[in-house]
Amino acid sequence: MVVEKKRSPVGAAVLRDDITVAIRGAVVAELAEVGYGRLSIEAVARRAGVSKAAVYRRWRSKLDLVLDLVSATAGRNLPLLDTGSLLGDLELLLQVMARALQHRMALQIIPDLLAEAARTPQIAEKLHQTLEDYQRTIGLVVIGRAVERGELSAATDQRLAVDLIVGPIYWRLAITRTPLGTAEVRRAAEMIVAALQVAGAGPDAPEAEV
Amino acid sequence: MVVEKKRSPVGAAVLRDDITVAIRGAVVAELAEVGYGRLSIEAVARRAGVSKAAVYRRWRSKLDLVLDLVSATAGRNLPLLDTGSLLGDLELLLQVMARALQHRMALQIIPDLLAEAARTPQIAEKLHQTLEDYQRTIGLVVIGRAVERGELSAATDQRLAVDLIVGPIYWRLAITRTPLGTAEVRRAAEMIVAALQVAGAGPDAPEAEV
DNA sequence: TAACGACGGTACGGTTGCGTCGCGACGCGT
DNA sequence: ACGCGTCGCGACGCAACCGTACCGTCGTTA
Repeated sequence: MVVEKKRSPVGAAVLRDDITVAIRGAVVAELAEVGYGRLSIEAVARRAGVSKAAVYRRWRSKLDLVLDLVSATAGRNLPLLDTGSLLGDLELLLQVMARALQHRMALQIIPDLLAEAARTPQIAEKLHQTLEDYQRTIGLVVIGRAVERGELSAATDQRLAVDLIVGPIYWRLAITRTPLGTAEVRRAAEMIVAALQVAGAGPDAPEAEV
Repeated sequence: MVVEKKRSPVGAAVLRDDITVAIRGAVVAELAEVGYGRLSIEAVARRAGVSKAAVYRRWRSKLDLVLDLVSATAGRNLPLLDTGSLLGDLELLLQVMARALQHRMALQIIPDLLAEAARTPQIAEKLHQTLEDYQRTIGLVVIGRAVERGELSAATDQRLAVDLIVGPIYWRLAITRTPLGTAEVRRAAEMIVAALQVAGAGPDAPEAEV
């Protein structure tokens, strides 16, 4: 018993998927090429081979466009396989991250949006939430699993731990843009394990801001 | 960088320093507010209370303007005091970095320029060179000193070591923008020391790219 | 005191993007 | 066969910047 009001759902004149897809692709390309700051609807439409009106029919502004894109992309989570040891899990995670961060598009767009987040609250919120999810996943799965195995103290500061894991590889690949070999990833994993093992002290007294 | 021609040094009509300073300040402010992508000479001149012509008399383009600014700012090096131990040096370094990265301007401008570097070779080169100097300094002074003390193996991979030191704090403050307490900095320093100590293995066989 | 050159101000024509509108055409359900 | 809403296309007025040019003014130095 479908009670929907077919009152005025349209017939054959519906937003065409192929055009929507083309626009999304064009946004990604433009974002990589000129950045969010210089992104223009005109250029997006031009690149997608589409009229401006077609874009405005779907999204009200370039902010909407980008937020939507981030939402769609952010959904893809890393499969965190259980290798049986903290070192193994960590090395795998770093390898996956390294692979993702070597992609040209990612390397252009991610830092750009992160920088833009500093002045556009909506972007900041969306990215922050995505990052938070990502980091919590790492914390719970990788660290949590290691705690269950007895490899790490239960008092491990997850936030700090995640910083230690994610920070170096992001810095290396996205900031300094220096190539990273597999052997180096392995050694980095070993070093991080050592770091995590001395973190058992856990958070103590209330802290002063720096 | 204001060029001075000595041959026929002009009379009283010389580029005024106060105006140069005003423009520089305006560039920083604009850079923080709208980013490099949206930076316009018009806005800079407006903000500095100066005519566009005054800007063009000193710099040919906004790229020149920014490159000059980066050169001027990058000169300021961190004073790396010798505290007598790797842990002490590291904690001090992290505290100084944390302080620098908490400044609002830095937090807006640095990620923005780093992102822009991905598409503007001149900016990339200048920043890369600055970063390289900075990292080499950390490597030589902090790590080198610890090696002399016998705290670290001489085979320590300096590049990886620096990634481990700088990455986490940059990630935490500039990317996730989460506050960082002094006690956390201390614990992070301890963790990093542990990581560096297991890095003695040094670089081994030739590596495949990820 | 005369010359020089940067000063602020102002204006120029040209380019780019904005967001909206109307046109005729198209194709698909009713 | 009809009507719907999308399609591409083109045009609109408006705004921001671009880079350059020309003013009359001003302070210094030769």
